[in-house]
Amino acid sequence: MTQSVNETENLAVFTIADQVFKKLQKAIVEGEIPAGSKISEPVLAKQFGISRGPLREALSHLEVCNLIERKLNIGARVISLSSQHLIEIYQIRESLEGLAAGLAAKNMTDDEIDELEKLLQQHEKQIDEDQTYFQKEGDMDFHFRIVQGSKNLHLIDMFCNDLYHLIRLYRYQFGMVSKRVSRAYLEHEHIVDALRQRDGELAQFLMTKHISHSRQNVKQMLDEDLTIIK
Amino acid sequence: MTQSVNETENLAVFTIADQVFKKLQKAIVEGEIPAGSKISEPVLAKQFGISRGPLREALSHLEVCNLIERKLNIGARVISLSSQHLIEIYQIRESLEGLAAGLAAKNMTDDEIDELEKLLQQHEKQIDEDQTYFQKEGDMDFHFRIVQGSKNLHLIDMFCNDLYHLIRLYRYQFGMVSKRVSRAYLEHEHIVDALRQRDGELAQFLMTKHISHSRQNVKQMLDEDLTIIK
DNA sequence: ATCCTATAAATTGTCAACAATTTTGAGAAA
DNA sequence: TTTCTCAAAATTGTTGACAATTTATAGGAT
Repeated sequence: MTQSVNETENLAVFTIADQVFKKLQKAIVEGEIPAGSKISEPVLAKQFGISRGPLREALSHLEVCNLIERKLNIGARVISLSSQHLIEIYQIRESLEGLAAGLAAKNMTDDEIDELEKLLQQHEKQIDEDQTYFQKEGDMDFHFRIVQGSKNLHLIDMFCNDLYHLIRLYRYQFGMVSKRVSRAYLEHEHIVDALRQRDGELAQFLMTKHISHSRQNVKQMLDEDLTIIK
Repeated sequence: MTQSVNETENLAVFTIADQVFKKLQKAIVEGEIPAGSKISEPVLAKQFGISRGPLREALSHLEVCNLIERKLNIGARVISLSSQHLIEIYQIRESLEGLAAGLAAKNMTDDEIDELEKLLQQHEKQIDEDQTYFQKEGDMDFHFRIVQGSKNLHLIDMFCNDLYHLIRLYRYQFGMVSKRVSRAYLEHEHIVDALRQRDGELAQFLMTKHISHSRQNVKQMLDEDLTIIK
């Protein structure tokens, strides 16, 4: 989908630090580098075939994005998301994505809403075929598009650089498969309806509620897991 | 107010990159390095008496915080906040600080609320003496404390690392002196009352409204300025 | 005089080596 | 055996130099 302009000439359009940042971000989010594990600069530098300079810039960026924690003279570790932290993120999502939905009702184009509806129809099919798809990427696609639809660049930036990856990280880490797939799907439909009607207040309310339900669901599952351990 | 543990031994507790980041952050926010101006790595490195390695880490951090913009092989410039961007930030504040106030009603200690009230009383005095104080730092102090009172660490992090400094930057850049000092003060009082009553919904509502008023005020002033120019 | 070109200077991106701190591990004392 | 000490190894923080790209400048063509 993303067009690559120069395919023959491998003209560098990104700094090494940027490229490595993205690779590490993906590796951490998808659990390839396990949570809590130590990050060794010499090892990684050798692995990527680069020097430690750009690598450290990438690590610095990852730190700001809350994907790793660094201590002076000791080094970096991949974060391990606590259930407390997860709840905090969901609270923020309720607020921020509620705002996004409200703005999207005003600012999304009709075409964008059409696209969103198509996405939902795809999800509907995939739910029948494979119950797990919804959680994995489809759900986030939906939320992603609405945030983009808000047209609030700073909001989009906050979501894309921080929250989005943390949520994905959590999903990979906890490997959850929610039982509320069909209900969530319905909620998504209602949100799109509100967008169609250009009813910002309703869209905001529904989105906030929707994420609140997710949060309660997550909390319940976390609590169950904890009681099992005990 | 902040206690320095080791005063005799100047033990390094921060990396050079961190120290320089903070200095540059302050310099940019307070307009010492003007908006839109180019940032020269050799010049800054010489100025701080450091090499370009840590400096680049600091710049990388500033970029993530939206205080500078970097282009590959070209360099970094201090951002110049557009009125559009400012409105976007205010929208986010309404949402996020509303959430913060709601949480603070539950999570702030009685002592913290007392402190907040003392702060307000100080402001009341200073409004009489010096009408401008309120805008400068006092107002942000108030908002800062409520965000802290939410006890949502991720929310606090988002506010402190990003929004807080952008708001301060705007105030320095636009050098605004609002006419709604006394009204804002009243609104602050009402918010504290809601916190006292532990009424989260009310606190959230009042805070959202409060910032919405600020936004409208800001928008109006920006529009006036623009028409003058035209 | 204006515009283009080519060379020089300066700036950014990257690297490899050095300094400082932490971690490891072997040997001695209890 | 356990614990402590101290030197060796490894890791992080920092630096100065090199490579690649951009910007500035001087000279010539129109």
